[in-house]
Parts: sequence; C-alpha cells; structure tokens
Amino acid sequence: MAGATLKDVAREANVSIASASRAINGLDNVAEAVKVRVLEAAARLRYVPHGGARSLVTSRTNTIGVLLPDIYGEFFAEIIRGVDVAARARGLHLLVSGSHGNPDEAVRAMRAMGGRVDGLLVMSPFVESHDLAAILPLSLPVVTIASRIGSGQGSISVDNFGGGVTAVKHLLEQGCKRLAHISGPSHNFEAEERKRGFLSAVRQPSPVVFEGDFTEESGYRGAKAFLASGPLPDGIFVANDMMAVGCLLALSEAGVKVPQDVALVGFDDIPIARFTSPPLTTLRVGIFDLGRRGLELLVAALDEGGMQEHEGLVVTPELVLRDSSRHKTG
Amino acid sequence: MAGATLKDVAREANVSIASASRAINGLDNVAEAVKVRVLEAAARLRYVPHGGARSLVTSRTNTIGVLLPDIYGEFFAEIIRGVDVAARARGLHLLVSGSHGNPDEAVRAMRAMGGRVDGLLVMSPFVESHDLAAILPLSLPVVTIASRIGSGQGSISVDNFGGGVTAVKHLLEQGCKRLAHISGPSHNFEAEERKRGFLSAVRQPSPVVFEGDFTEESGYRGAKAFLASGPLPDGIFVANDMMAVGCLLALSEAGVKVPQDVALVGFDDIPIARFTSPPLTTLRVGIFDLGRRGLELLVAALDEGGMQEHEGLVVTPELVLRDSSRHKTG
DNA sequence: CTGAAAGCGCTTACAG
DNA sequence: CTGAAAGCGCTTACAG
Repeated sequence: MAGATLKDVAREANVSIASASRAINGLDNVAEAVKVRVLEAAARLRYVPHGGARSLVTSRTNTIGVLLPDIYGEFFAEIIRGVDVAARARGLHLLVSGSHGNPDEAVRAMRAMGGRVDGLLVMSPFVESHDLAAILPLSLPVVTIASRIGSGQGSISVDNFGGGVTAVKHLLEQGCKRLAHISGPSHNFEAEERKRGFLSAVRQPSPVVFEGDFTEESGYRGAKAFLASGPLPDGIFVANDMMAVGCLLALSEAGVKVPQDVALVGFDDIPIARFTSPPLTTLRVGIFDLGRRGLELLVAALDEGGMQEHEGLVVTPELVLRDSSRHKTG
Repeated sequence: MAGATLKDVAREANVSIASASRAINGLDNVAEAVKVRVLEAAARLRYVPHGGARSLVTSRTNTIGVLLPDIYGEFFAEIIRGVDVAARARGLHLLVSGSHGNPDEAVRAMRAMGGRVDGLLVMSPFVESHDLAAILPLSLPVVTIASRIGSGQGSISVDNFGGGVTAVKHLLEQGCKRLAHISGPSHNFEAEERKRGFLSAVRQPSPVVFEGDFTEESGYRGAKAFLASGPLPDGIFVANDMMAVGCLLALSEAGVKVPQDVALVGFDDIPIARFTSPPLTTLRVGIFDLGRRGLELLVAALDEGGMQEHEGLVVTPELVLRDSSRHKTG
C-alpha cells in the first residue's frame, strides 16, 4: 500500500539492495539470473523508484523547469510541444509553471522550481536579469526563449523588429500607400519590437497605430477604429494572427474587400491563418522549433557543466505569402 | 558554485541545521532573531532547498503528474491552464508529459512519472484501466479527464454523446431535413461518442458521415466531399470547431451560403468560433474548468488518503447559438 | 558478479 | 526555543 521500496524488491528477490539497484538500472555487471529475478520481483510489487531519493544521490533530477507567461492559445501549446518532444527524446521530465501575470509571481515560481530541476527554460516578458541573479543558485543553467533578458547560458529570440520591417516592405511592394498598424499590448516586449519595426520601415509622416492586446476582439476593434476615422488605410500590418482574424471580420462586415481595398499582413502563422477568407499573409516563426531548440540549448549547457556562455540565437520570421496581401492597386 | 545546502546556511547563521530548517519553513518555534539570521544567510548564499531530499523525508512531492495525449492547439492549452491555475493556488507543481501517440508511450511516461508525483491527472484516449493497474504503485491516486477509463479515484468526462444529440435536435428544429456529419478520427473515443450521438438522434435512413481527423484541413475535405456527391445536406454537425472552420471555407469557396443553404454546428467553442463568418454555433465545454476541476478532484483524493472511490463527474456541453445555424427554411 | 556501508540533504520526534 | 541524531530511499566506490 505505502509503495514498495528497493529494499522490498531486494528481499523479494533474495539479493542485496545494491544488486537490486544495478538490475533495475540495467547495468551490465549483474548476473542474468539475478537481473531476471529482480525485475520480476519489481513487477510483482509494482515497484516504482523514488525520484527524490535518486536525485539526492546522483545530484541530477533529470527534470527541466519551464516557466511560461500568461499567454494562451496556440503559441503556448506549440512551444510546450516542441520542448516536450525534445525532452522526451532525452529522457527528461518537464516541470511546468505557467500563467504568470506579473514579475513577482514569475520570480516566486522560479524559486519554487529551483531545487527540483537541473535547468530552467524561461519564457517570460517580465523576468529581468537581476531577478534571475537574485533568486537562483549560481549553478542553475538558464536558457531564455523569446524573452527580454538575454543572459543565462543562452537565449533564443525572435527578430520581431525584422519581422515588422519585412511586413511593411512587402505591403509597400504591393503598392500600398497608407499603412496602419494594429499593435500588441505596450507592456509586451515582442509587441513593442514589431511596432518599432513597422515604424522604422514605413515611409509616412504619422502612420496610424491602434493598440490592441493580441486578442481577436481587439483586432476587431482596431479595424472599426480605422473605419471610423479618416481615410481608410490600404495596408495593415497586424501584430498577430489572432487580431488579424478579428480585423478581417470587421472589414468584411463593413463591406471592405481584402486585399483589393485593404491588404493585410499578420504575424505567427497560426494554423487557422490559411483557413480564413481570404487566407492570411503572415510572418511565420517555427514555434515548435523555438521550444525544441531552447531545450537543446539548455541540454548543451548542462552537458558542459553549465557555466559556458552561449551566444543568443536569433530566429528570423519568414514571410508566408497568401491572398490577404495580394494588393497590386498599381 | 555547487549550490548551498541547509548545512551551509546553518553554519553561516551560527545555528543548528534543525533550527535553520525550522526558520526556512516558517515554523513558529524559532526565536525571531534566529529566524532573521537564517533567512539572511539563506539569501546571501542563494540557498534553494533540495526538493528531492525534502520529499524523501516528508513522503510528499507536492507535485502532480499530468499526462496528455498528442492533441495540439487550444484544447490542450486550456486544460493545462485550468490545471495550472488550480495547482498554483495550492502550491503544487506540475510535471507534464504530452504528445503520446500510442498506448505504450503513454504507459512508459506514466511509469517514469510514478516516483516523482503525489498523484496523476490522466487525459488520454489510449490508456486502459488494466494498463494503469499494471504500472502504478497501488497508492498513487489517479483522476482521469475526458478519457476512456473511468477508474481511479475519480474522473471528469464530457457528455459527448449528449452533445451530438443536442446538435442534431437543434438542426432539426431549424428545419433541416438532410443532416450530415463530419466526424473525428475513429480511434478517438470522444469522436466516436459524438458520432454515436449524431446517429442516434438523426431521423434519416442513412445519414452521410465523413471521417475527418479534427484538423481544419479534414473539415475542408469533408465539405468538398459533400459538395461532390449527391444532394447537398442542409445541416452539418461537425465534430469540432477546427474542422468546422475548414468546412466553412470550402462552402464559401463553392458559393454555398451558411446558414441559408446549409446550417452548421461545431463543437468546442474555441476562441475563433465567434470570429468566423458567419460566427459558429457550437457546443461549449468549459475546457479550463475541466482542467481545474480535475485537479481539485485529485487534491480531494490526496487529502482523503487516496483510496476513496469517487463518482465520475460528467460535464454537459452547452449549445452556443450563433449565426451559422439560424436556418429556418420553413 | 556481489554485498556492506557511507552518504546525498533534508525533517522531525526526542530530550533538554 | 534549541540541537544531536535517526532515517527517508537510493547509488556508488570499495573490498572481495
């Protein structure tokens, strides 16, 4: 009832607990007969090794902590999936903590994970370098994904600025003259970078920017705002696909044709993007790969003993051309 | 460098490790002065308690294992979010393992988690009761979410059959005469239940059923198939919203009007559902709540010592009425 | 190939 | 309020 221990298995198999341990762990310095007897005993007793005891003596938890922000939906899921697949391939467990709405919560979560993981994968727009430094044991490798801080043993980030520039250039090439932007929330680092890219590439005196919050609804409101005020833009760069979907709906309700009247470029290439009407031109970041490569970077750091500095990896978003931006008014 | 231990903290604070332990854990049988000194020493040394050692002696890991199938997207993310929020409120950690494409993998993952968690939250269409029984220590409480097995210390499931019935009844009330169904993959338990509900409620000799796989693309193909063969149905129950989105696109490309020509009902109420054109009538299951309540059920089982049997909780999907089904040909 | 023993870092009666 | 000591379940030199 209370869970069999290695001692129980050893007794049942008539061997020492040292031999039992070796058999369970598949070491080769065990007689075949002993191995068989131990494994059978273990199965009979439903023996499950106590991970804590093991990690106490090996000083390895084989667990990676994953700290996520309070982002919902596809993006979140894809990152985890990438991390998860890569972790399983290496026999690593994942201790996940998500939904941190503010820096304090995130820091508390990191603290709580500290003693149970070999390394940390942090994806949080909140956590600052000095928070990390204050809270973690010196020896815990940290890799950040798409976060503000670039410290730790490595980082993977997305060139959001470059993505914004690419979007604008593309719209200009399509012949758009009056560009507008629906941005993400201003406290979000990635959102700010995309906006900065937009502003730096746009060739207009004072381009219209509507601040959304990455939800479909705010995209809807953004388009409504454009429709209500002044001349309608003929090209909109929307900071994520979710908002672009809301934007499409508002435009379609207003009888505005996409891309004939207004060309649209989103960001993320969420699965739904190719199924909107018209399909959405967008900037794709391999989200799954972001997670996968983040974990790989962390594992590399662990293998090296943890203290090497790695350069930040920067992933460039790729323009995925679909009908929502085939403008060509010219 | 190698991480400070409680012994280091005790030495630094000039107290016994017993007192240090008490101070760190906030017990009240410690002199205020000692408490302060210990906490300061801990901060100075960046002390982080070793979770394994702690769980070894308390026989509590304060960690819940979460086993997920290889479902992507919203659903997955929302479940985790619900579980995560509820877990954090109780100071519990989450050990997550996802993307299990087959029973063996799922069972292996459960085994691996066994010795590191206080209980298991299983969401998998694959795992059977006898798998559980064979693999887990007798004492590990298990709660299943939306899974085939209803054993363990409790289960939360969705009345998928009832949802299918509700969808059909609604379509019939709208005046639809020729119903069709786009189903999920046949190896999926939930998909089968929805189809069974559809078939049992539909009043037609041999209703058309297209087997999809829960992706937008298969919904698209399903609609194409209906368009290509025989008389077009005037009402379609699509087994999830993702496929319904693909379905909408195919219909719109073919110039078929929704809901005038064909009424549509989806399943899930994913965020995008209210932003399709027309907005999608669908069956909503509070996915977040499914996760939250699953964790709560598990915690209750833990508190009771783990061995109580609980009844299965069944959540009834709720019809969310939107324009895609306002048919009224009559 | 095998076993006795030390020790990983912690908590918790127990005695004071 | 405090400390010395036992022990949680495991792995790993070490000696045989």
